[in-house]
Amino acid sequence: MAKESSLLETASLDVFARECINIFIHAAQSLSIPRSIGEIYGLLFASPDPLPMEAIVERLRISKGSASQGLRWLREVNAVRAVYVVGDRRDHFIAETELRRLALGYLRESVEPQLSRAGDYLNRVGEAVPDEKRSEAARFAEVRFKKLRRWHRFAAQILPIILKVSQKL
Amino acid sequence: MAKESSLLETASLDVFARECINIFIHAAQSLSIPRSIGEIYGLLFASPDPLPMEAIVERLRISKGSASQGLRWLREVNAVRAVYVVGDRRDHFIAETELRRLALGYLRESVEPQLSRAGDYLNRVGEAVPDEKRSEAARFAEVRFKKLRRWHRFAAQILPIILKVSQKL
DNA sequence: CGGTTTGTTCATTTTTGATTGAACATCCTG
DNA sequence: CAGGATGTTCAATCAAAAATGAACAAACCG
Repeated sequence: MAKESSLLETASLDVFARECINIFIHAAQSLSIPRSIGEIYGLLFASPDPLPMEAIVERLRISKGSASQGLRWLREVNAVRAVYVVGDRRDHFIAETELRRLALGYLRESVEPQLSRAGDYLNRVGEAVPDEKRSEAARFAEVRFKKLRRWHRFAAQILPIILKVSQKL
Repeated sequence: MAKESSLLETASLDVFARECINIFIHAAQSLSIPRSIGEIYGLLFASPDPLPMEAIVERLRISKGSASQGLRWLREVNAVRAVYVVGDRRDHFIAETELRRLALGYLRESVEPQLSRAGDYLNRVGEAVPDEKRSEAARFAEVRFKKLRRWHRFAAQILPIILKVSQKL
């Protein structure tokens, strides 16, 4: 059980870490990501060295379950990476801070699936447009459907653009 | 009480309307906007003519309260507009379908405030960076703080760009 | 192996957020 | 201005999502 570096540092969080956590709690809220995930990322962002799950649980006072699930999600979107630490078989985590990677992961995991599902729903709308080209209603539906399709295409195109721009950071 | 145009059309929703509502229910979920707001917008989007609140309540089977609050929000972000209909003193609503306006309203009402609050939190982080330029920890905190500031600036700049691009639609 | 450490899963609880509906304003209109 | 129509507010209810923690699995090590 030779893993606690110091009794002092175990429980407490310095001001800088606290303020970073605060930032990412709010950022998470904006993106409607669970608060606990924001906390975890904030802690790792503020930490100069990799932290094992245990440290996260202790410092943030969250449950093992939350930490485990939160870390899993963060790894899935590439916001967090596990690194090897000599003499310790636990996983240790660090925050990924390259904006492009973060954006990429989030888009891939969270928005792309939705966009693709939207495509399916869009087809259903298309099939619901009445055939009779004469009727006022059918004409209107057709116009609206085309508008939806344009929006969808726009959304699909804007993502790569954002990534491109975020590259510069 | 001469406002119901037909008993038939009062209660039911045609396929096209239903599919549009479906689309916007899911779009709302993506943006973490309440489902009922998506429903309302979807209904109006699918409707060739302006609808009074009563029609929305009936067709979507939602409460007056939801409809009222939903419509208020939609008006605040300029996603919906009230138009005058002769011989009826009720407000009648139509969907705004210009993407630029929609995006503008949403950004102004929902993301801009968050971005500005983030600015405040960011300053707190800045004040939490230790002064001692010698210490490893202080140096690290400084680097991270700068990164946060860059991200914030980036977010603030990307919004106008998106609006610019959405103009083309 | 047997015991220990590490991490995950998932049924339950807690928290948060959305929806309802009844009470309350406001505004027409005869 | 009385009476109905229209719309808003808000306390109470309901539903969805997040957090918990105990039970479980896997990996490691002597």
